[in-house]
Amino acid sequence: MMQESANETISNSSMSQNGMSSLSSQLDAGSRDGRSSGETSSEVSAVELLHLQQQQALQAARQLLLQQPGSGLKSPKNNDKQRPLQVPVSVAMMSPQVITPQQMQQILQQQVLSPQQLQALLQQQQAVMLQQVNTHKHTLTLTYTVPYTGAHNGSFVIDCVCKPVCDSLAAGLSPAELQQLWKDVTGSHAMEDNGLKHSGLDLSTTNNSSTTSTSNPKASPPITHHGISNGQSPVLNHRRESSLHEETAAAQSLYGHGVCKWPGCESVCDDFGQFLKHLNSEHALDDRSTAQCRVQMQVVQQLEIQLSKERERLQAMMAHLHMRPSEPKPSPKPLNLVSSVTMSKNLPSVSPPNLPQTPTTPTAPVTPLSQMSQVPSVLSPANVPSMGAMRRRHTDKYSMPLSSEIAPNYEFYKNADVRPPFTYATLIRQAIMEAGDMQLTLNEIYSWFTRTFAYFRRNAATWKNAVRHNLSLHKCFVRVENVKGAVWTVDEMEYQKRRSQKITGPTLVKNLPSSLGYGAALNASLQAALAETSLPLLGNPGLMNSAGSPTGLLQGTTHEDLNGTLDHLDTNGHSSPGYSPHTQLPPIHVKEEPLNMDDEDCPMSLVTTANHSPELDEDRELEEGNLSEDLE
DNA sequence: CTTTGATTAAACACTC
DNA sequence: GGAGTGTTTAATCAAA
Repeated sequence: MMQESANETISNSSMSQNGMSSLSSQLDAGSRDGRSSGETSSEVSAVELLHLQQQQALQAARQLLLQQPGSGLKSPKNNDKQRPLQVPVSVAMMSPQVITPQQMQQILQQQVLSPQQLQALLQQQQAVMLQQVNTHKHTLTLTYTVPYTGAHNGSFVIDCVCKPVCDSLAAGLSPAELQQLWKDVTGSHAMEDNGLKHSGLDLSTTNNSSTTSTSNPKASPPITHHGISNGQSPVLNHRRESSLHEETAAAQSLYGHGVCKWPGCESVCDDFGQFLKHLNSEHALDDRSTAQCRVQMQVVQQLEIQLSKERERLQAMMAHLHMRPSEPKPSPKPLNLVSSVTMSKNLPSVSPPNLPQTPTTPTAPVTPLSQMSQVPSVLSPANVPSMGAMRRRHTDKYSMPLSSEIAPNYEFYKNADVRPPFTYATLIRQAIMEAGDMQLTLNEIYSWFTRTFAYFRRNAATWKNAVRHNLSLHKCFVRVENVKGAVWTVDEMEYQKRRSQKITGPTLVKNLPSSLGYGAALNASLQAALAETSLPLLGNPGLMNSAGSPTGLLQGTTHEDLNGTLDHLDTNGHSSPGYSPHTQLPPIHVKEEPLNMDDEDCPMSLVTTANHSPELDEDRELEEGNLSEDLE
């Protein structure tokens, strides 16, 4: 009661300007309050671990203050006993260097503030500390040495110490620095082992340690602080309980390349058995290990936080990039498509899931291919300013299975006036492969194009010329005189050769980046999954393209691409036993549409892809069937 | 900056 | 002679 009132007053005063003494006093009062109120209640749920840790840090700060000359403070209750023990360490940590007067004030304020506010303040404080640590390693060492201090209530402050360290790590210490840190920690522990031991670092149950600890044998009811430590300890406890378990499991992750991966260890162990021995002897459950474990926990926590931040950043970046295209250049021309409408249907369902953050709306133009190559399907051709050179690039580059690309989007391409992200050669091959007898007349090829892609229902002169050009240009297309006349077939060997050349390591690698695009990523994973499932089937020649079955098309493509990647194929061109699903990464297709199409389709492509991608071959087949039917 | 590949445009030849 | 088919060359663009 009194404390509370005192706190408020204090806080105010402290804020105003008083020196340390006032601060310290305030802290003191506050500390108690804080602890009793906040801590007591907190049974340290996993969720609150962070909170607790931060609070611990705060505690340390308080202690520091208390220790200060003027801080005779009044911690009426436990001060006497506990203080003595704790001091050394905490002091090091909280030394003036670390905590600035301002921070002190903040701390003071915190006491008055809500838990959230307190946290924020703590974080700030920690940040400062981290900086200090980074700049001055010795500080860290010292910090660590502080392993525990008897808090007012006698709880250990190890956490406080660890946290800063961890934070600093997270803050960006290099691996080497990290190691150094660990060493420091270890070393310090070793040095102070004596002192520490009494306290019993056992994190798992702070109680034990605290109890044991000279510091405050009688820590009464588990104070929040204790709770805090306890909260973290669960892990440790668990450890004890299932030590065997963990040992085995942990052993695996802690052992690699003949070296012990325990933080700061790196001991060489010839075999696993030796490692286990080492683990049990050197990293048994003791103060040091527990402390290290805590540190590691915090490191992980920090990294997770960092990860989430980076994720957010990425999302923001993606969102921004996606939006950008639209802003700068409004799509010049409207597409003419019938399909746009159709596509719109698709969008809704798919887009959301696939493109989480991307604001891309159906209308939103896609990014310029060149830049966004990574953001595959998401983009719509519409934005693409002009030509398709890029598209081919992507296509080939990524060499994704046409099937996987097209198949899922059959409906889309059929209806949308969107240029397919495939080269003419790829499309021609697809057309031929799709044919039951693997051969088509030029006119049939034309028909396939128009039937399969809305885009090729226009500018016939242009694309037909291109088709002819490609047929003649590429060796993989063989003209065969037929009774009816001439038909075109595909020389898989040649085709694969050509592909294999382009498609290689780089391609795969590139694909990865593409995954950055969320939509793409999703797509990729989905397709990958798909590939895995469907590949086996594709691998089976019989299934492959049995005459003209819709599946044939897809499979054919897919497999071709795969082959391309792998290189080895039969003359049949069909499945090479060895292609691995990995090889065929999801295509990222970004397509840019030539001037012609500008309409609204863009988003659609994504959508479609998204929708379908998840689906399986069946879907594709259906779609294919639809395509042919519809178009014809 | 150079090379490579895809696309487009166009010219030309051949056949029906 | 016109249309379709096939070949070839050149220019452009983007990516590597």
